[in-house]
Amino acid sequence: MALLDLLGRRWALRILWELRDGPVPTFRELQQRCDNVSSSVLSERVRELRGAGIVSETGFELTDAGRELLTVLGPVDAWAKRWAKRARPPA
Amino acid sequence: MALLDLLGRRWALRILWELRDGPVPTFRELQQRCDNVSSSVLSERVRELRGAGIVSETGFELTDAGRELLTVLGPVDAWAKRWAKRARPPA
DNA sequence: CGGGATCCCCGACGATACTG
DNA sequence: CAGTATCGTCGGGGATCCCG
Repeated sequence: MALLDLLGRRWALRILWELRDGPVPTFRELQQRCDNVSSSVLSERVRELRGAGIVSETGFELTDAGRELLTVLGPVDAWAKRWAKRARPPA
Repeated sequence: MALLDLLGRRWALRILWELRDGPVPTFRELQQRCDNVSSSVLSERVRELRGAGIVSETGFELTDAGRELLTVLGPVDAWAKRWAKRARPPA
């Protein structure tokens, strides 16, 4: 699955997360929100997400597809949280 | 998200996929189905999936949680397929 | 048959410096 | 400010051998 190839990469989901509530004004701002990730990596990741049609070509915001993705990912996230609680403490 | 840490790893999803229709009899068999992945990697991945409660502790089959995961992943997969068609040919 | 122990390699990531 | 170029590292993945 190529999608995981993308989302599995470092900071990819974080970027999605940071853009979830609307556009982020500047590159540097996004960089700061992402724990000051290296500009090289951030730039590369954003480029990939743009290529995938998930992030807008101009500016730093999600496309419709990006928001859709967030939606389908919701249940997975929810499941992951429940899963974490029962699977993590396998004393 | 730790879940992606797991599923993003190589062969993890493939293993889920290969177990989707029921147990696979032997380690070697699963290995063959997974493109003859190295035993070291397969062993490690299965161990991780077991630790996550996704694969049964004994034998090579999904747990209830594993099947649940497959379920929530369904919509994501569906979305990914649609996404692939419109995003891939960005001629 | 299941899977641990080793060794090797490559690519992702990160830091830094730099340009328009 | 946005983004690229370069370089070093670190770890995951793969191949292979081998044991219980």
